[in-house]
Amino acid sequence: MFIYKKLIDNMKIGYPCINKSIGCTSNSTFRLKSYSESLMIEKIQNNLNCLKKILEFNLSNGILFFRISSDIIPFASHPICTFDWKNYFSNELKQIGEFIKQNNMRISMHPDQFVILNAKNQEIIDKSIKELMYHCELLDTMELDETAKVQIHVGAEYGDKKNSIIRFIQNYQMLPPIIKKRLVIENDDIKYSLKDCIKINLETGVPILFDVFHHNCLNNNETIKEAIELCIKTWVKKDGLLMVDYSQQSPDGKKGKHIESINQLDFEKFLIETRGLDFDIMLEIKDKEKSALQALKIKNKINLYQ
DNA sequence: AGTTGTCAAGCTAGT
DNA sequence: ACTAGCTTGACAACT
Repeated sequence: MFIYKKLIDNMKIGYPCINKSIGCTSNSTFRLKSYSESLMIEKIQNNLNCLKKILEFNLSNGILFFRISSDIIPFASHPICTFDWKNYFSNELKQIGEFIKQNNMRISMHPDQFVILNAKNQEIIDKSIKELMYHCELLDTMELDETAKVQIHVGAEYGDKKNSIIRFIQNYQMLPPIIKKRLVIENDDIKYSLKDCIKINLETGVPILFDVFHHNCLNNNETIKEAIELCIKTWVKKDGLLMVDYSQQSPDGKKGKHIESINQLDFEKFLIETRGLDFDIMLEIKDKEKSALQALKIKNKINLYQ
């Protein structure tokens, strides 16, 4: 019993990108047409100020896991951006990183669907690598260790999963170390299941971030517990704990649509089912920190009564 | 001030 | 061949 308590207490719970209660956004951007260096500076400054506020809010509420928005540096990987944001904001980024480390917080990032490492078109691969470089350089400039991860999906299928997986593996192997040390892949809900991700892991060693909701949509009959056990094996010590994305089906939406607010009973069941396994949870639920706070309460309740 | 069309990027399924 | 949806907010142009 003591061991269970210790393990579940290690668990960090968080939410992605947006805080709905403090009245600022850390993903303010602009139209490409209105690009200028001064606008760039203004937006980044605004985004970093807000990120600090969000992290402070999180800390005072016990939320120790957060996904930083890819928009925090707008157009960072676009050819139009020649602005040296790393250098210009290095002190500020370092400071935020220091705050994160001092308070034992965890960070992830999630570039969007345009990052296709297994694309057939070399230009798309090149752009994808640029985008990954931006994410990794941001985390490096913040001086965060390798437990801060950048998660992507395996990518496209082009009606030929076997060769698309082979292309992923080949392209992964050519990535620079700065990306490799942070990149993790996530099982998706339509194409690449956990089983597919494991195939890739065996060839590359890339850790697998487990998405509970996606697994419920697409799986090979592994239970959630079995699946998490499999994923944990793909993370080594320097990677930190397994990251798990958690969401639930929206009752009024199409299959795959995320729920508006957490179903507390289902979440409690999930925690009990996986009790004893060590991981951090990112709640991909639309009301953001509100559900994260509820999840935290449920976690604490389970700790109390076990 | 409020409303609404549109936004860097790609793939996929559906028309 | 073409477009909406992904997932969604928020910019920016228009009333």
